[in-house]
Amino acid sequence: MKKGEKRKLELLQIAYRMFLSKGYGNTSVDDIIEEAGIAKGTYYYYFESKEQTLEEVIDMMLDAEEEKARMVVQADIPIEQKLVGVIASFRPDASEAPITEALHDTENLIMHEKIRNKLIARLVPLLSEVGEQGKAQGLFECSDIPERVREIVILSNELFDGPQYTETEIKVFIDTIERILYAKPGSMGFITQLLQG
Amino acid sequence: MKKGEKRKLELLQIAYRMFLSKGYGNTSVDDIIEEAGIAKGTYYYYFESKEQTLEEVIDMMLDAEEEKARMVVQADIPIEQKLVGVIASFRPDASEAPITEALHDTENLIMHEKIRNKLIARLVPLLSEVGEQGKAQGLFECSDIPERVREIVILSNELFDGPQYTETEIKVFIDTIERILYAKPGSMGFITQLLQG
DNA sequence: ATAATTTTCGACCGCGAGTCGAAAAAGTAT
DNA sequence: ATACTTTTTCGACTCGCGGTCGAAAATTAT
Repeated sequence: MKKGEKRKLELLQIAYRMFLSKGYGNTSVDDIIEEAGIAKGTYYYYFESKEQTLEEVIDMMLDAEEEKARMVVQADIPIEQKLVGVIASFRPDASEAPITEALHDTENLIMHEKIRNKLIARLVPLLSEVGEQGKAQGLFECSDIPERVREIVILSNELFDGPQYTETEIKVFIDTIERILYAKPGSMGFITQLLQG
Repeated sequence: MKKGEKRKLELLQIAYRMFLSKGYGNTSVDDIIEEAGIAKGTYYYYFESKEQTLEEVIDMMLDAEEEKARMVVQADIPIEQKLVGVIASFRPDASEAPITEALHDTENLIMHEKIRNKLIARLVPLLSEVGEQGKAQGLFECSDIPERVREIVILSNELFDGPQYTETEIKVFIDTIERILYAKPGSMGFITQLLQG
């Protein structure tokens, strides 16, 4: 009851590392079990399939990301900064740099897409709350906050996927956020620094 | 020099059909060659790999889509309708219904993503032209048309991916288009009918 | 100690992508 | 027609990989 969970966690961490460094498609179950020093059967005692492992690995990393996001939401900062802060907290930072690189390999489209879908599913409710707060404070003069937030999340995710985005893209994106949420023009201007720094 | 091209086209069409009906991941090269009645070696005489086949299949279907889109752009209709018409022309219609279903299978994430990327790459330049025209006519009072159009394309693609979208989503999306492009409120209202009918 | 349960093992299976050397077909030159 | 070149076809074969299975070892319960 205890040993088992530890083993599984160990496997998840190994898989996590390998998926990120070598890519999902380039990591074989044999690779994982060799690294872990266990037999094939043991692996499949803990996981239904390789894909399910990926699923759990992603959930794991998103747990960590969501933690960060929640901190931002609860922080004592202006609503606009929360909104942006949460989005930014899901940007790949230095420690996760390999993610971005590996993610653009063809072999990793699956991983990429899975992360994206799960991320949106988690982020939207969280940000909707923030959006509602902003609306209550009169910052965003519109209805249908969840739908609008969803659009913003989708865009942020897609636009800043790779490391190649121009200043114009950033500028327009900020404008778009303001426009979608009917916020005061310029109220999101500070994003620029966040995305560049 | 002639026979070869015909063969390749035949293979592409078979692959196209099978990828759509059974999904990319569930279609083996053996399936394709059996259907075509040829040997493995012959297949690999025409294609480097299965993935390259997919690539070419997608290009093929997007050629057809782009054709339709160009018609819309050149048509004698209001700019706003062109914008929306092009986006709508890339929606899966009845004849391509299997696409949508197959696309949401896990096995097809690769196909899905590849289509999406290529589609965006093709659609954005086309629509940017339309956008610039609209700007010239004073319909859209903003700069950076290409970036804005790109956001719209990304959103349309993501939002109406599956067959499950609510009226609110449509309503908000229309509003978003107008807001992103600084168009007159309500000028895109006719989209509603397009997406529902 | 014994039985029941959990965990581990690794040989084995089958599928599917891609290779290769050689044969057949088609085309060209003499 | 013939010989030579090029294009196209063939299918047996390899190899890697995901996943299975029955049985052994380790743990826990009674």
